[in-house]
Amino acid sequence: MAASGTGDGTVGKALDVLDRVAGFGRPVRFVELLDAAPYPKATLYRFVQTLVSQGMLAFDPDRQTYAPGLRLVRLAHSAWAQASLAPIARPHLDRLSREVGETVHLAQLDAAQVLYVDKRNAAQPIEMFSQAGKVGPAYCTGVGKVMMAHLPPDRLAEVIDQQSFHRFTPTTILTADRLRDELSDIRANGYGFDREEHEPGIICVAVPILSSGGRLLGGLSITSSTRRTNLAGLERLVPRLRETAAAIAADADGWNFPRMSEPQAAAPDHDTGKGGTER
Amino acid sequence: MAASGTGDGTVGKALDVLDRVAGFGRPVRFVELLDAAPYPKATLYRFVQTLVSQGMLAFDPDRQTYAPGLRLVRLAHSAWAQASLAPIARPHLDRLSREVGETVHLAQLDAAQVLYVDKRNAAQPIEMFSQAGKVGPAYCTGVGKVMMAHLPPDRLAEVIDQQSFHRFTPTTILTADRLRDELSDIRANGYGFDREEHEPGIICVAVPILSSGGRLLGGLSITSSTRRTNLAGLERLVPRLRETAAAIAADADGWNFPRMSEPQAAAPDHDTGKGGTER
DNA sequence: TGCGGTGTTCCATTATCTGGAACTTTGTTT
DNA sequence: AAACAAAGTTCCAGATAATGGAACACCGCA
Repeated sequence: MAASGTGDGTVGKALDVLDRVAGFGRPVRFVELLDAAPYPKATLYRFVQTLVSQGMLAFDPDRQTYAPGLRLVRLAHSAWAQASLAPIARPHLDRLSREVGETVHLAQLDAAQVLYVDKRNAAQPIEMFSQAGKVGPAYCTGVGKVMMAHLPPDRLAEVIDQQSFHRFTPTTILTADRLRDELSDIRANGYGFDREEHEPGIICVAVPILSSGGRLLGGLSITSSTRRTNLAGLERLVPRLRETAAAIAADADGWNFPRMSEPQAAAPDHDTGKGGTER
Repeated sequence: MAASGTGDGTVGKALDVLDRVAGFGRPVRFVELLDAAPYPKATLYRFVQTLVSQGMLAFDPDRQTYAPGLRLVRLAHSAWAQASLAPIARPHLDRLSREVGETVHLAQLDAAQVLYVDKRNAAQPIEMFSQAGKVGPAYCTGVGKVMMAHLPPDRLAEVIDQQSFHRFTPTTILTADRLRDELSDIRANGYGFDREEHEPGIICVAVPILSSGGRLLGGLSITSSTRRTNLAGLERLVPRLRETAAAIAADADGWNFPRMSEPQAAAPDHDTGKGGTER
């Protein structure tokens, strides 16, 4: 056995099912899930029923398939706005991206994976979920390694434990020991590289975003290709990266969450407020 | 009591807690939740613990607050790509928006609320989660009413039951009966208006998006202001709206989900695949 | 030092989940 | 058209995990 440590009783199992559905990357039939999941038919059936009734899964009656439900989109909207650095970091990313003209990524750790919460593409400005919400491996990306390097020791041990090493390129780090070495280098420097470890020809520099208390908030990186530059070239951008990370951290520290303006009308309607022009 | 029908055992309650946290629209402390939720302290505590351990809630140790967790963003990414019309509708929205030059909304029903899954703003092209994932009331928006009007009778009854009417403007519909009348008009016409029912000066036309089997998939609308046009002006756009809705529905019908290219490396890593350039 | 509010743990009771098996429905084959 | 297989659904006694009252620990503050 390797990754996904479930644990937390019934709720944990239900969420595990949800993850599995999402993991398929396409709508799935009940049997497919049944084959893939370690639950007996009746049990899985009940989970799926519950999740559908809760809007966490959507059932397509035409095709008889299940897919992650729209309620997740609503909830993610909140998560994005509240628990991610994206809204705070936005202006800083804009500026950095304008200045360096390369692809910029803002990432945070989700479980043991890198979750990209925002991105600037130089060419086409912004896209959508297609990038925000995407996950990647932690052990072979710049942001991933830099974030791991600044984790408290106990959390780090857990996270390393959950990495499942896979050779993407000749330079991919393949053992926990090699990774630990690399991380202590990164800790010493305060920044890290991706030396074509995930995709050939693609390199990047990354720095951590740390709160004033030294807690890891996220990671910030500039990505380029070996055709356009090299590691030394990227290294020259480190000061600029650091400034941006520091600015983001400063804003995050001072973030004072305003209370809701309206006292919520009648029913427990969930809305982020702010008013808008949707119709 | 009014809205949120929980029901589904432990899992349902846990998700209810999640919703409540998201509903605050800002990080919350444990006591705040305790005051707002109908669970005893120990029970709520365990729920929160479980949700945090699952990554569905994020705990900020500095401020001792809870917020929706990043795992939701990852899951929503899947939901967005699989269960929403957004990826299919994107090119059609682009075209429609270019042609009419007004704000265009693509919405779907989530529980009894309108969930905006995509939007075109005429001025600034695309923004982010800030719009996708946003929810609004169903009974006083164009898309909301049009979608309700094309629901099967039993679902409609449920949805009407869950509306909690609130007077936003002088023209807001305030009773289930008035709403039912309006819906049968809409059913007869095949399109509906928002007559400044949600926000003064803001009007819109909306049409449903229906599958070939007649099942409701979503809603599509064009929004404008009374300063720029009037209902008659919007009505002239109905044919164009209908064409777009039909095109989206056609694409949705023929949607054949490709299987994943790679057979997934080692551990049950969840990734939508497709490969990218994140680092 | 003591106090009020907040956060955490304990544990016997009890409600809820579990899963094998039987049943129904759907669609495919001869 | 009948027979069969596979997918989907329901049932229920037993096992497990959730419940919540109460006691305990941990602040920061006066």
